[in-house]
Amino acid sequence: MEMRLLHSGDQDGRIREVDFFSESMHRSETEKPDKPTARLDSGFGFGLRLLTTSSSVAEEESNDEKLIASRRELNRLNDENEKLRRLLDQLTRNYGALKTQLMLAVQQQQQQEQKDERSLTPQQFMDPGLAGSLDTEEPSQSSDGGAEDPTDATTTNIANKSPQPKSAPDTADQAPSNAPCRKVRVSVRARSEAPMINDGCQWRKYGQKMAKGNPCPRAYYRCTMAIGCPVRKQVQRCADDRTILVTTYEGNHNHPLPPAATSMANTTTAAATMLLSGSSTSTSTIGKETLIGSGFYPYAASTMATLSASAPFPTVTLDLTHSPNAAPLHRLPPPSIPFPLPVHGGVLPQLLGQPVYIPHHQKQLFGQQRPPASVMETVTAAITSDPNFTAALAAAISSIMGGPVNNNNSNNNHDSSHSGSPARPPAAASPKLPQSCTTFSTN
DNA sequence: CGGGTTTGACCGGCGC
DNA sequence: GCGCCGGTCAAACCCG
Repeated sequence: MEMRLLHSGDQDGRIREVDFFSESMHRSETEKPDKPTARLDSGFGFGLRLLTTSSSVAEEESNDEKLIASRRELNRLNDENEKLRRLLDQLTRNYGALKTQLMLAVQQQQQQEQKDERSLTPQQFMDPGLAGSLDTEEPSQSSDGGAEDPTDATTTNIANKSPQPKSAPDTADQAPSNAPCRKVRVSVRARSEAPMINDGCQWRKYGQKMAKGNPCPRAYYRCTMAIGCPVRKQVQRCADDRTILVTTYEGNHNHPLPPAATSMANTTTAAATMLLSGSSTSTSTIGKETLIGSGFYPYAASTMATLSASAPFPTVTLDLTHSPNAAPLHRLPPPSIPFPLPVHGGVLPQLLGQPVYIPHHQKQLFGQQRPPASVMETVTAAITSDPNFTAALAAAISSIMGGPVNNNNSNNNHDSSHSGSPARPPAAASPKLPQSCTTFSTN
C-alpha cells in the first residue's frame, strides 16, 4: 500500500525532484557565462573545441576539468538517486510486512477477545472504541461477530444503549469488571482557531459543560451521520494554549465514513492498536517512525501518539500540534483541492487534507459507498495530493537513514495556519465550517 | 416548521 | 452519606 503512496509520489514528486536536481546541478555548471556547455551533455568534446578555438590551451584544460567534475557530480547524484530508489523499495516492502503483521495481530487479538467475551456474556461486546476505526465499512458490526477491529465492540455496546439511554442496564449491568480497561478514547490535539475541527463527520451538539481546571467550556457532540451512531466527541480548548483544540472521540461509527474521516480513523486506529498491543506500562509513546513505518499516516512525521492509562480508560492522544505545516517544498497543492477550514486553517485541517471538502469527482464516489478495499486508496489519494506528504516521506527516510531532515518539516510554523499558508484555499469553499461536511453524505 | 444550539436539571461514579 | 464532577437529557430558544 505504501508502495502505491510512494509510487504515486515518485511519479510526479520526489524521485523526479531528485532527477531534476541532478539536472539542475548539471545546468548550474553550464550556465556560467563564456561556457556554452549546453552542448557538453551530448557531444561535449566536439562542441567545446569548436567554441573554444580562440581560447588558450589552458582554458581548454580548465573547461575539461570542470566538465569532468560536473560529470562526476552527475554520476554521484545518479548513484544517490538509485540509492534512494532502493530505499523506497525497501520501505515499501517493510510496510507490506508490517501491515500484514498488524492485520494478523489484530485478527488474533480480536478472536481472543471474542472468545473471552462469549465466555462472559453474549451481550458483552465491550471493547476499545475508536472514532471510526477499521470497521468503518461494516455498519452491522454488532451482529457480524467478525469485526475487523478489536475496538468495534465498545461502540456496539454504546450503540446498543445509545438510542435508548434508559435501557443501559441491559448491557452495562452485564459488563464485566474488566470492561472499562478496554474502553479507549482517542484524543487529537491540533491547533485550530475554529470552534471545532472538521473531521469529515456530521455532529450535533448535545451539551456543554465547564470542566474543572479549564476556563474553556467542553462541548459534547454526537455523530448524526447515521441514526443511532454511537460515536461521540468532546471538544475543548487547551487551558494552557487556547490555540490548541483537543478533540476526544469515543465509540465506533455504525455507518460508512467519508474518506476524510476514514483517514483520521485509520491513523487513530493504528496508533491505538500499536499502543494497546505494545505496552503494559501506564504511558507509552510511539513516534513518527512507527506511524510512518506503518504507513497509516505519513503526516505523523511530526506527530507523537501517547497512551495514557491514568484515565478511567486508556486514552490515545495524537498530538498534531507540531505538524510540519507549510513545509518549504516547491510543490504547490492542487488548486482544485481546497483545504478544509479555509479561514482558520489549523494543523489538523491540513492533516486531514483534501477529503473534507470533497472534490466533485470524489463526491460521486461517496455516494457509491466505496468498498472496503478502497479506503486506503482514498487515503492514499489524499496523502499524495498533499505537499506535506513529501516532507513526511523525507522525514521517514531521514529517520531511517539517521541523517538530518533537510526540509524543515519538524518544528516550524505552529501558527502559520492563520498566517497565510500558501495552501489556503479559496474562501468560497464553505461559508459555515462545522457544517461543511454536511454537503456530502453517504446516505 | 424542522433542525440545530443553548442551558439548566438530572444522574451516576468516585473520593472523602 | 455527602458533595463534587463529568456526562447526558430535554425543554426552550434560535435560525434559515
